[in-house]
Amino acid sequence: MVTSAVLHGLLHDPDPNGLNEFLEEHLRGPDSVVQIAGECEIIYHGRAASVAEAGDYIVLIKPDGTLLVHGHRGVKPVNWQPRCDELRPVIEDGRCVLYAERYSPSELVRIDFLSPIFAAAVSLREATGFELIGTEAQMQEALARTPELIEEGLSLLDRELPTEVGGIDLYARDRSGRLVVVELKRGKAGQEAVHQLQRYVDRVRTLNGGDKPVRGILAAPDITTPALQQLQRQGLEFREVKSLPTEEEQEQPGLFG
Amino acid sequence: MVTSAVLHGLLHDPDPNGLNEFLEEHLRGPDSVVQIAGECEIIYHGRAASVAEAGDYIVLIKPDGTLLVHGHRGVKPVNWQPRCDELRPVIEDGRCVLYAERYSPSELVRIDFLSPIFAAAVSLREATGFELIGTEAQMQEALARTPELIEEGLSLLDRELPTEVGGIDLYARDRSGRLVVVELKRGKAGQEAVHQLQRYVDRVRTLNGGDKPVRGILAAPDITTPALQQLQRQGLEFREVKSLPTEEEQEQPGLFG
DNA sequence: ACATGAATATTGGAT
DNA sequence: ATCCAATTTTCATGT
Repeated sequence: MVTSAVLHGLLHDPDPNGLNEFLEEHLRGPDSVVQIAGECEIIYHGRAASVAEAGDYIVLIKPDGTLLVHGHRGVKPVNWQPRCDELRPVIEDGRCVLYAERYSPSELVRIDFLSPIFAAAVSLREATGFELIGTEAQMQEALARTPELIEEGLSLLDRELPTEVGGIDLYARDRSGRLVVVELKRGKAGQEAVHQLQRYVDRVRTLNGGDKPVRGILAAPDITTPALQQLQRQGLEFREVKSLPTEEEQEQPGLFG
Repeated sequence: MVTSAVLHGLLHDPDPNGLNEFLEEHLRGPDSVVQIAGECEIIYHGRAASVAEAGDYIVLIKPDGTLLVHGHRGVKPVNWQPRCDELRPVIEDGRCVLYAERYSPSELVRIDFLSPIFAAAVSLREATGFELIGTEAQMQEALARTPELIEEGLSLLDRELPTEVGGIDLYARDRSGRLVVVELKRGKAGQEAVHQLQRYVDRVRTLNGGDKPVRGILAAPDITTPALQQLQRQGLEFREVKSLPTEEEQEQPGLFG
């Protein structure tokens, strides 16, 4: 079997010039991810500004120009730069310093490698075949196929119906002929979801002259207590929806064969 | 000078047993960040579910149990697990497999190391001294100190005033005695900001009997075109606010010395 | 533990 | 390019 990823270079306790040359060689390689670990100082200036004083970090630079600086804890990097336009390693005051610049929006990250202990360059082939299951889009598909999961007798009028205040997830008519606006959340719904639903309901009422009844239903697996209270105060409804059938489970047999 | 970070271990083209032992030794070390690069298959099951088919990834595991799987592009990891409770490296079918489990919410990531090319363990001391400048909280402080930056004659009544529909960033009275609700955004304001403001204004009008005039001001460095149009349709105002004075610049001299 | 809201949010999709 | 809404959002904060 062919080995996929390849280790292109590895430096141990590099000196500033060695690290500088290493970066010059491997940054922006077509598939090379570069990592540097050690003590750094990081400054960011752009949409906001930040300074991370000297500390130990792991720096990752991807072939698309993404820069990540990770500390010892947490999912979020301490500093980062999405797809930067320029990566300039230079020697300053006898140390290797990396400038990562982005033009729009204008952002700059400066990493001062105070004492790097190790650097590596690995080529990673582009990975394929990622699939995420359980998104709101899939939930919407399932409920659009089977609106009775929300309420018996519900008939779908539209999906992602655009209004001036945003897109209505599901737009339907109930058994009594009343218009129904459905807002979906794949996780626990909070106040924001209630506000979003209220916005859509108001808009639909206005569009229909304001005299016809319009129902608003928030469909989610769960809802926070304050959100439910507010929902009820505003005359809106909550519908618990969980464990929806996947497309495969609903699919007619023989569709593709 | 004392070197800070330390390289605790490094494996090159490890075999399954070697990688397994390496992980057993270094995972959950008090400060050790472990990295593995190579071809993997990743399965996630928890809040959602996902499958990343065989591909080249870099896996990072931090001492707090954070797991990150990075592909060749993008800031966001392909898969991750925030602070997991259990990290179990095992041998399955002659390969090293890592299970990363979290109890609440119940989540599991399974990484099958198909062909690892390199593994490293680095101890990173906890970093200190990170400061972020230009947050909405700081913007709010600056405007609370100097409401005239929004409008001459504006006097502050409250900050973060809680209502049933959320907290009002700044609550004030204008020169003519009218109540003013101010909503802040540190970035470009969109429709959501307009709706948020409208909700607060409606709420304040209701609380005051509905007969008194209540102004609504959206203060942000920028606003999207549709948001501005809707703002104006609803009789609300936009106030461009950028480059606020920092606390230091406003501070009385001698406060601390 | 739960709820809320900001974030250098990022990302993908639509217009 | 701009705008909008979802996200396994993460994260800090307040209750």
